[in-house]
Amino acid sequence: MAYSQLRAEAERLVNSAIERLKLQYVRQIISRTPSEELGELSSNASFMLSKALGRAPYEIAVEITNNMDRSSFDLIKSAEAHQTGYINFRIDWEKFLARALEAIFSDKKYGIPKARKIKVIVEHTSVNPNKALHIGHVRNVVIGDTVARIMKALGHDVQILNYIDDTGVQVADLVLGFLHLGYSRQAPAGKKLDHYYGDDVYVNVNRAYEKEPSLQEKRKEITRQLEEGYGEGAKIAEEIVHDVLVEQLKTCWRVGAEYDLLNYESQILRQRYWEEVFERLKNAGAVKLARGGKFDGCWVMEGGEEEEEKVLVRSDGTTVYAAKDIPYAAWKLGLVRDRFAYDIFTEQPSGKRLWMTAFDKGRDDHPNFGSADIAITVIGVEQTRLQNFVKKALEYLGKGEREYIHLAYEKVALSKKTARQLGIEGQREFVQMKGRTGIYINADDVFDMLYKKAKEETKRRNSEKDEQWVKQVAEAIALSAIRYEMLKQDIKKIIVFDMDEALNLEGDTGPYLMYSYARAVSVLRKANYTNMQPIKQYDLSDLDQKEKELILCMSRMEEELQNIIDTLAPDSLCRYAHELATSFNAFYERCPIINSEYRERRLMITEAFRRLLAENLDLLGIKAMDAI
RNA sequence: GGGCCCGUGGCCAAGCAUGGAUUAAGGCAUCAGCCUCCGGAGCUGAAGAUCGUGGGUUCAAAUCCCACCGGGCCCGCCA
Repeated sequence: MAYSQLRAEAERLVNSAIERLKLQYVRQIISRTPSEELGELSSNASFMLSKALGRAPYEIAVEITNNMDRSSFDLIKSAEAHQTGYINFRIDWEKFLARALEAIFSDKKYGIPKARKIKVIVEHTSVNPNKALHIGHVRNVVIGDTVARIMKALGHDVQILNYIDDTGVQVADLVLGFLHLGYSRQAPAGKKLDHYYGDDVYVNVNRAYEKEPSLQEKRKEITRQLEEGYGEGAKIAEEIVHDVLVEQLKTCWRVGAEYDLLNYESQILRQRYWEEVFERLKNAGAVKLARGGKFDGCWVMEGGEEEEEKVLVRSDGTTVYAAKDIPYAAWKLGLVRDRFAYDIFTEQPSGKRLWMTAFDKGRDDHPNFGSADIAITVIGVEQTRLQNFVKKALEYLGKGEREYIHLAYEKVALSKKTARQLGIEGQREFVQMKGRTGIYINADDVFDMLYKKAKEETKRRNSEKDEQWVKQVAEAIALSAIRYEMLKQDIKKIIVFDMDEALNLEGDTGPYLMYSYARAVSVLRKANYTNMQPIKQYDLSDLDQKEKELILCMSRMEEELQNIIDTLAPDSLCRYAHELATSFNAFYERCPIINSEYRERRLMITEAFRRLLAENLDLLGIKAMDAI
């Protein structure tokens, strides 16, 4: 809050001077200066005016600065024109510090922007229920979970969905393996069921297709059974989907994600949502029956300017993959009436119930699912074109661009080195993961290795602590490492995953944040810091540069979060949390806290930092532990 | 062929929306320092950059425009 006040004040000072000088209004940007000698904030207004007036920026800056109403300075102490043309402002630090700390301590949710409450659906994970999550899936889970956490912090009503494609060919492949190729349904001792199904059965069934193409026919028949819900195939599928989900969820929980609802594709089909939506699309003129040409007999949707039309219903009457997404999206936004029955799938570690769309009557005491104001779906960037078709179809039904958000993320690939360690030789700089061919690294394995490393480190540093404590801490550290690693990079860029780098717990990592938090807690504990007095009673003079930087950084939280919400860019959240921690560590190194004449003030700053970092860690899904 | 995205030190990467202060953040790796003092998963410093290439716009370009090069993805009556 305090930071936006600062900016607003600087902006106002410049604008009123411009008005007084009868110059034209310009859109200025208030930004931070590159170094403290220049002050803290600067305006580029004179550059903007320079072009219009045909005069040197410096001249204009001087004029503006001379015409400021100095009596209205509040948080700003001084303004001066710099040779380059910038107008630089210095902060009245005592005032600003008092104001900033008051804001932090008076607000339990400091830095969280205020928002009108809406209902938000976030769909993520949605891994085919025939295998274990690999490290690429974790990127999806963590992005989705973090977005959901941010939405919850804003006070929105958030429902987290995991879409279960239980009728697709991937499940059919497993069914075929069990029915026709003699694979056992039991995992070998010591192997997680989802690993066994994915690593062994699924991969080998796909190899078998190459040797025996006739199996394809069998797969087709099984797929039909799954879609229509009959026969032995459907029965086995229901069981294996359940069993795999149980295992997949353990992995998701381990990285800190929980859900509200598992939404089965089979139920969407059986509730005949598509039929309803299809009728409405026909009536709206969105789809038409193609006559002649290569799409003869298909129902197609117009593609737009340079886009080819898209088949939604094949000439044999079956729907394509993309068409299955439309009714689901329509349901999310309340464009079709909710007809699902719901049942409880399980209870999650936090105690929260996990619901599923039920195969039978279900129960009545379920929450109202669907009908959200906004639906955010975390899906790979490669599906952008299809998602745009979904969006387009929704527009015909009354919603679209603004309500249906495809949060597109790039893949996780394996580094050359890590691929080689797995026995995969690639010519390229990185190797794409592929479930079908067995080229991937399982999330559980990565987590286990991180856990092992974290446990060794924790043990070494805390020899007096018991095993139980060490395990708990190591688990939290592994979680922080994996989440931060998956979040810190631009969502649009491929992450080249390297096992050795991932195992590094130093530098720009999750454990660094946890360490900084524990350090602050430790200082406060050692100082016996309990409660603060009114801020007026503190000595706020002689601030060290590092104190100033930390305070300024803390005061920026709301602005940073607003930007993160507007852009749905979790990497910015990592960067801000990291900057907070870095500022604190710099302050810690330079300024004695406990044995200082400014002890009380510095403890208060430390406590403010602790609170803010805790909030940020919470958004990131990282556990703030008092000691690690 | 058409469309979208990416290209910044040895490696990873921020900045690009809204062009300016510069010496282009930060991390990994390398080298040199820092625990009589609050947690060394830390801090300080050194070294390391034609911001893919070439044009253009501008007083000013990593940032805007155009072309090209390299990499990835999408363009199925597959899912």
